[in-house]
Amino acid sequence: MESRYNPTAIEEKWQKTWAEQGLDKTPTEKDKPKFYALSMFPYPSGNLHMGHVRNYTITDVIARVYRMQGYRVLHPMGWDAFGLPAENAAIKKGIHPAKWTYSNIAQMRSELKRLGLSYDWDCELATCSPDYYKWTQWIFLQFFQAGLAYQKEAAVNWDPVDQTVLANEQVDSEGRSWRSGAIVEKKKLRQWFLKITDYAEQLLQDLDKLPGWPDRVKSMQANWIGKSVGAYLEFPIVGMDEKIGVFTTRPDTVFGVSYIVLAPEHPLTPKVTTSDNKEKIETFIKEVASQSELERTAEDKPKRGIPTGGTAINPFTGEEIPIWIADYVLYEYGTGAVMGVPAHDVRDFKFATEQNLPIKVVITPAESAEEQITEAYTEPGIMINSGDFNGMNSTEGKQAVIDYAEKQGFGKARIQYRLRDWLISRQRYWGAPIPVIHCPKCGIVPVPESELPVVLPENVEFSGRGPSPLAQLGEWVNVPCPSCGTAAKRETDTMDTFIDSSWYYLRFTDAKNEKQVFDSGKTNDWMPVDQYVGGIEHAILHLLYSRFFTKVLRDCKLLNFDEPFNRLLTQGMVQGLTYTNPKKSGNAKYIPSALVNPNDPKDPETGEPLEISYQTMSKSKYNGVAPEDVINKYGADTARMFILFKAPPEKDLEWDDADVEGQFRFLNRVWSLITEYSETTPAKTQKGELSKAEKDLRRAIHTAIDEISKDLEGDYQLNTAVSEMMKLSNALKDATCKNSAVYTEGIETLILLLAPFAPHIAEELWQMIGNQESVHKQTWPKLDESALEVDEITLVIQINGKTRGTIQAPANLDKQGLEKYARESDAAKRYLEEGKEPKKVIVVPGKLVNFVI
RNA sequence: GCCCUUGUAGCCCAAUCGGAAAGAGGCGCUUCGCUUAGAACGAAGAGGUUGCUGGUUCGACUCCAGUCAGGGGCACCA
Repeated sequence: MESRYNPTAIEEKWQKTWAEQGLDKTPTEKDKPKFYALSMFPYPSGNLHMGHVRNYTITDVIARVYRMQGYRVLHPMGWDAFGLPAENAAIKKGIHPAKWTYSNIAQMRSELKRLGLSYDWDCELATCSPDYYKWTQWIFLQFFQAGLAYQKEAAVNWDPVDQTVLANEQVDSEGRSWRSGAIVEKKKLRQWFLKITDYAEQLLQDLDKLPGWPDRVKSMQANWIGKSVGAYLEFPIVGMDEKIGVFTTRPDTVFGVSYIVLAPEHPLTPKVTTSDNKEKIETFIKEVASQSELERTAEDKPKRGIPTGGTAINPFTGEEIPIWIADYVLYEYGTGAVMGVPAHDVRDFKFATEQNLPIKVVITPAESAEEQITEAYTEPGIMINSGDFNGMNSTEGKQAVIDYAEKQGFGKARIQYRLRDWLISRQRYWGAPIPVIHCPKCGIVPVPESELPVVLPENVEFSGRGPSPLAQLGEWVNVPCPSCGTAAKRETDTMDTFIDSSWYYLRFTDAKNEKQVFDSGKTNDWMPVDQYVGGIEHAILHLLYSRFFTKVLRDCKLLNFDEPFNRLLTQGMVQGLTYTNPKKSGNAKYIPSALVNPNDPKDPETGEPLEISYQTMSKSKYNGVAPEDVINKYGADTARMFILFKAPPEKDLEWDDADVEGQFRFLNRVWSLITEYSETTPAKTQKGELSKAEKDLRRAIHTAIDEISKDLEGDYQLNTAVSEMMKLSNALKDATCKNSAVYTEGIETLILLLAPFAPHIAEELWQMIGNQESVHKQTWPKLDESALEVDEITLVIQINGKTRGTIQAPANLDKQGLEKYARESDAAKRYLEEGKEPKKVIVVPGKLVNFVI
């Protein structure tokens, strides 16, 4: 008998045994309800970090609990294996991206296995493998055939560091690349796009079908989609046949338009410009073009604009109004032109005041009707100076104006989204080639399905300069057109890696299928993912793209559901103790903890005092803790328990060695509790009535079952679940009936409850108390409601809501009985004057009786 | 500016439908036991204006309004 808890030995032993037994294989029989538990798959960067450990441990607990609760569980793992770091490694170190990637995968796979995660490794996939990207390309062709993939020339985000273009979602609000952190540049290039905007409304509406998603994520997506409801109105240009179309959310203010503003890049700009303004306008356009997006949209910047000399007509009033151009009007949004209503729009007011343009009030608050205003009035009100619409409530006026415009043929209702189409082409090597051929005669020709995959050539030079390595490979690029045989060229751009990850969760349901992208029967059976777990950083990116893919593939009749992820848990970051020297700047301010005395933190170089904080673990901050080190010292079970216990899953978690130690101590206490038990011979069956001690212990056992089961429903309060186990463990230790069958029930229950959280020690202890079959094949402990019952309750006696005493009362009394009982208490008698009835009596069964006097 | 989210003991975190005089669990701290001593282990204990103000209620950590502070998203988006 092993007397001391030795995690390394038992973890290795059980991992080996479980693998041999195929314990974690996905069940094939359909007689149980399904449960699909999924973690966001990692990029194989080299080593596992604590963020991964947290993510995968949470999902693993959920998967294991559902197995014990009688579900057939799919719990797969794979690799988001295309991407720039592999290519950068090739440039720097001369290692081929494939070699670098697969060796990282091998390393990380072995680290995952040491954590005791219950994956079915038979479903493993890597997006960089031709077996997988064949189908990525196939899906691209479905999009292409549905008219959802197209090429266009556009001003796109160019990352000067990674030497490739980026999608809008991949640039943050400061204008930086999500990956390289470089400020992106605008470049005009011909690129591939996916028409995500066709699905904008569905992507927005269907957020309501996701009650199991955090509000935060849903609101971020809704913000990103950015729906606004309004009108499209056309203003004829004086002396020309053309019209200027504008989008407005305030058609009710159209009588207050005193000018029109075009974006400088607007194609009508040169046309409306009069000859005497030509030079000034051209200079202005150049100035604006030289500014970065960031400069141009900076807040508190004066609005710059100049008149073109052109004039338009307000079709509602017949008035002639000047046409201007200004830098605050963005060509990419709406129609690239706005109507200026200074009286009722903050920006227009500022612009008109600065440029001395007329301000005409057309909406007024119900009470006062001032025509002189000092700031824009943007609230609803009563329409004035608006012809036939005068006196109308402006909210109703919106529709009335739209109806009128539609009847007259110069406008209509319109919904505008902020969301833009998804730019998916990348000028890099390590991605799935876009499977099309450019033929001088036929144009863009898709690669026939039978020729998929378009395989990445292997003998490639990585210089890091110039065009994509693929574009330099003549023998690969030059091919005959599949349609007419003319000499043609392959597309040399590869796909955004977010395409790879937009459908991997579907492939897991049929990962080895060589004939199809997946068997819809299998996929529709397992999908949607019941619980998805991953980082908040994908709130928009991956999660929005995946929702889009699901809807498109549903419309291709491959899927029969609308949303891919039923419930979403976004786990918090893992933060490490960080020492910073406030006198230093940049990365130099971070001081490695190995060089710091924790009791007196000083800069080892300068002796300056250091600041202590918790920040997300990263190499550059020297605040990381390697999972390997923790496992070597305490074992995977302790690492798992600590991570689950220290904070609720969605909150940030501060890594603290002392708390890790605390979890190790807890597992040690459980260990000694159960080794002691295993050396005794307690009663197997209960004889006769339970004693008070037995009843109390049994209540503790079933309270733990009840609480932990509730903690695992829906919102996964794994931290409190762990604390309930500690309570049960404490109750068992203090129990005075250790040779009773109830004690045996308690020991068994504790091991079963612990099994999903700390799978190795639970298995070891389960076998130690004489079981043969794996603890992970047992069913989840069943709650016996009757065990929670008590004979007597403590009843609180309140007077006017204040506690004035407590009494013991039989548990089975109804409201009237409780009140009667309470009236006879000393506390009540003291306060209730004889013969005087209280105004009101409130009885909360099981809790209190409150007399209001 | 708009939206989401969080404020409870020195620290991390609990607290069911609104129900005791706020406490499950862990860390840390204090005292005691064990020990040559320490660690480990065991036992006991201290610690609070639930960010603030007001409201609803018999009763508010919990609901409402406002406000302050932290975290996050969107933003000259017409």
